[in-house]
Amino acid sequence: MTIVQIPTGPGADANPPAGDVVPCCPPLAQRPLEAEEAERAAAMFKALGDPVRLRLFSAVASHPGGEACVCDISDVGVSQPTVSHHLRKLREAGLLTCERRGTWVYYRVAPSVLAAMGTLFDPAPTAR
Amino acid sequence: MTIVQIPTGPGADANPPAGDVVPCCPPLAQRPLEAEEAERAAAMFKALGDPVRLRLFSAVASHPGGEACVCDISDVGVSQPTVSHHLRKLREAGLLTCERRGTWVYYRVAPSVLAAMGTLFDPAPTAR
DNA sequence: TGCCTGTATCGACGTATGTCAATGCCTTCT
DNA sequence: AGAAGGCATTGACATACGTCGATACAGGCA
Repeated sequence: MTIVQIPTGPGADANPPAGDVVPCCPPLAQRPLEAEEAERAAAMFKALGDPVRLRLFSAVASHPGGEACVCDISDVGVSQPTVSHHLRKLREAGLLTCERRGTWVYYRVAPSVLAAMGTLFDPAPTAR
Repeated sequence: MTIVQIPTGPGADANPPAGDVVPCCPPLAQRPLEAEEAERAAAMFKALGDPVRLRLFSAVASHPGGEACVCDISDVGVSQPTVSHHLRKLREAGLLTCERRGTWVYYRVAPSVLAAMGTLFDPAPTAR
């Protein structure tokens, strides 16, 4: 079971960060985000900021087995190219990874993304 | 200490939802979001999907006392009208509320927004 | 080999978005 | 009352974004 890069031509980064478990940023309420941190985190929020993309992400995240074939989640009311476009955006944002197995391509939530995003909303450190 | 509507002309909704503590949607990984749920949640993610807005939100959320004057958080590298524009977007998304006290306007994170957003990233219900 | 199905890319289109300078409103101070 | 400072609104602009139809590519099957 190997990760297969979807051929996207030179310069198109699929499954990009793929890296460690760093939460990208401290919780939003801990201290004011710096410019670079905000850039990184905003890119992820932006990816979830479209209703169609959010439904696709939710469909993958909630799918039994932790992964979903594109054909399993394409009922979101837009054309097939649009679905593909949105899945690409979610990949480029580091939120999803994909793997081709035979005819089908399976998407899953990138490791620790849920946890990392969740901690961003941790409450302020006990206002004393 | 009363909530004062910033005069924004007719039809401009400041501090809109202001309502209860409903988390807007179930966790993303619990089940696929429906169209309407995705619309609501995506609006909030979209509001946080801009680096400047995210810094403003973080600045307010992390400010001692839970609130911040506009003049306290305006150092984000854009003009004053742009800051005001972004704060309005955050208000309209239901993420911030504002209150005028004398010369200054204070912003704070809308009640239970951090908790509600956080639960969206709760893990899938024990994949068995 | 050739056809069919599933998915990605390309190119084009209308609309939404982020930004600023100019301006207006509200509050306080003189 | 008049002046000054804080913040919101307006209008304009360039750019980014979501969407689609057409098309290309990859893998399985006859």
